[in-house]
Amino acid sequence: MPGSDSRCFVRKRSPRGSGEILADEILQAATELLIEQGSEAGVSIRAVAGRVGVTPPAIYLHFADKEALIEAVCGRFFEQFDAVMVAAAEGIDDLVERGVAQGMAYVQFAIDNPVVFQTAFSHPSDRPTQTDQVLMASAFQHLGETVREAMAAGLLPAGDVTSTVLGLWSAAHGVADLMTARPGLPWGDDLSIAENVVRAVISGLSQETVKSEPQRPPVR
Amino acid sequence: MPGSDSRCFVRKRSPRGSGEILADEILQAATELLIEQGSEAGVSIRAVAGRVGVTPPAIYLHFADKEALIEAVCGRFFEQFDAVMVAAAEGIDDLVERGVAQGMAYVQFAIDNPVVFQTAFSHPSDRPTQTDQVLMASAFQHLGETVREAMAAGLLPAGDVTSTVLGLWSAAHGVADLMTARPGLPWGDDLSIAENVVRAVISGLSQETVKSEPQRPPVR
DNA sequence: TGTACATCAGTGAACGCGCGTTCACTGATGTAC
DNA sequence: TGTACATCAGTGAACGCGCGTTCACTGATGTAC
Repeated sequence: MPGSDSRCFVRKRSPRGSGEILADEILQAATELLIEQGSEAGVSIRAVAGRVGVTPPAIYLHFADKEALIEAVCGRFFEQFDAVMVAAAEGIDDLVERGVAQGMAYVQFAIDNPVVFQTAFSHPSDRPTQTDQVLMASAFQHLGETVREAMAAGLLPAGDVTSTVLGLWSAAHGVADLMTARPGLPWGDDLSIAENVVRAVISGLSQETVKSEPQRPPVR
Repeated sequence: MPGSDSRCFVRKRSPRGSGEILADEILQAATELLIEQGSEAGVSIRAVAGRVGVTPPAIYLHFADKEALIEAVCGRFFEQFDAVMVAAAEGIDDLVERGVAQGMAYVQFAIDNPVVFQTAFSHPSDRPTQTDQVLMASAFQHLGETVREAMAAGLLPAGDVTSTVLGLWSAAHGVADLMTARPGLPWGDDLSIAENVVRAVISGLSQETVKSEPQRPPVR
């Protein structure tokens, strides 16, 4: 009796070496479910399996446990996030405009994927947290290049690159997070507030010297 | 046999009119549990009751359901948050410094209460969301006064107060959220990055005119 | 001052549920001879 | 070309658990007479 089966459809068995196809489908199903349910709490192994058309134990052939599955969803999100940031910077020579473009891409991507954005950043990642820091570092690095170039060109005062990157990132992140967590606030129809903030922090930082950081070690 | 009782201790029965005392204790226990467990998922009615020294059904004498309890925890957090922001502004005449102080108080309070901060902002608040918007509006209003005064004094260009407040708020929120969600990033030992961002956005906004917002309705 | 009674804060036991995960298994696929 | 067999992706049934919530109840407290 097919009515007692929670699967949306019955999946044909995969041929031998094609385990990754199902892994991808599981990841996709989990992501969709996360978006539909609005939070991690609504994503169960059973529901994911049902959506893929497979029984729950089959999930464990591809992911160690539920935690690993959710982490993989977040990992894939961060990969896409990084790709979008890289693409946003491409072909923009003006360093200020490049920075603005990267910041706005950050905000736009968050708005396009609010639930996954919130989940990915909320997820504390109890395990040795490679996903976390490694993928952070990649987004980090692309902003870092822009900052380094801007310092070299004298557009930003020479100083600690890391601190400056964190500052720019924080500003873009703040708009992205608040807009996605509290969409009911009066943000207006466009991203003009976001752009104001991003431009303001870039222009403000360009006039500040970075304080209380080792700007340059004393010559020995 | 007291060993089979999950309560930490046995509470004496309250006298007639003193329902609010227990309500307060429940709220406090739920908050502590939230902090210890690290997320809303670790807060169960049973655990809260056990910590207060009461049986689970007693919780329902004071809160309609679990959702209402969590919402009350968040509500109390926002109240405290607001009070801290107000206190931070007190006695500072210089408007820029007052804005900086408010922004830094925001960041500091988040760092002091990372779990509740994250929970309160993540919580979508399915219900008609009074807690949400009303308490937002109060924090909003206090930053708003500073902005209005700054515009009147010519420190900020005249423009839409709401947009400017959202911009400042976003900047402080970004540092607060990223620092609490990703404490492993190289933030350094102090709040200098946070202060740089807050100062940068204030100084940056003071040189921007707010775009694409009705700056002032045409005189009729 | 003493007694009967209404109130209502809190109890004890139970409900049904959906969850993550396990384990012995099945049966189509691909391979070796 | 045909047959026996090893592989392994996926199944079916079940596990134990903790959860939110309910309901009839108890018994100390305060009040009316």
